[in-house]
Amino acid sequence: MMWTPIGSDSTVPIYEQIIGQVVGVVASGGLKPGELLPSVREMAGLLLVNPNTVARAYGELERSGIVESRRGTGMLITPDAPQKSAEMRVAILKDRLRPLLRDALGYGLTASEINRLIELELAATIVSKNHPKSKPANPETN
Amino acid sequence: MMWTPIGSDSTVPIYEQIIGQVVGVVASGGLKPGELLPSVREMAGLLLVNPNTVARAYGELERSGIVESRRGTGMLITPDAPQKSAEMRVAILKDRLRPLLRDALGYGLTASEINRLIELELAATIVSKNHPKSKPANPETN
DNA sequence: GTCAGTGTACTATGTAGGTATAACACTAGT
DNA sequence: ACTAGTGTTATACCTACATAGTACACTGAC
Repeated sequence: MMWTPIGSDSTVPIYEQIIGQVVGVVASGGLKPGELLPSVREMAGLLLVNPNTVARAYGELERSGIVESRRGTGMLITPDAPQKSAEMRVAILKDRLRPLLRDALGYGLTASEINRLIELELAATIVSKNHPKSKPANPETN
Repeated sequence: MMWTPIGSDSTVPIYEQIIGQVVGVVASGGLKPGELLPSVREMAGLLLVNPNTVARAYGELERSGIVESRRGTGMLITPDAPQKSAEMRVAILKDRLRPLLRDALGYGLTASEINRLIELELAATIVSKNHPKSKPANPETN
């Protein structure tokens, strides 16, 4: 329930999506310092992804100081992981947001139009999260 | 001035970025029906990109009915290109927005936090567009 | 007719991301 | 000691994307 399978509607590399999920869970208190991340193979099963891809994500999380590798035991959440994760979480979003907003402006849309579009889509995303059965007014995007 | 070179800070394929630029220019009236798109080779020079990549983008634009191929002449903007482009423009943005917003919610952020973050980043993007020389408060994102 | 400039097509090469599979080094529990 | 479960590393293979270079078919202007 804590981890959501990797979808295919994102151009973001899978290993980066995994990093994002871990950072998100840690930042929001779902995992606390001293606890262990799901093992590489277990996480691969949960996310329906190859273990190598998970290993790569874990490796980068270690280089970021979010997690510490314990051979034979698992990946340990570091003491300052919550703080670093909270920072990283907004950094990741900003990095993904920047090209999108630049393009949106390049399309000739005004800032208020862009904001309105985003708020609508955000609302739609929230309701579709609460009612996974029926998709909200989005008949055709093609 | 109408076309901006392809940057490298986007995970979106170059040919899709080109499609986006054309759609944006047409939707905002920068090019009208009956006019010609820059030639494959010329556009490649403007965007600092390989002609093959431009050709692929043009091909998909033709399949979308935005443009019509005239062998030996160029790519002609179709009569209903403005309408189709306007629709496509928001469809593209929505498709890129959806996974981002879903992830943002998954990170444990509230809708208002997300909206605030986006408005800040949007404002920053606008000023950096008007003052390309000095970058706004964004010393390090890594 | 010629020629420059169109779109189009093909082959080859390189890189990044992902999968599949296997092996290795280590730790904890029994 | 044994064993199961850790992280780690390595190889091979595949696909999408992008580049480089070349060639072909067509159009318009001269």
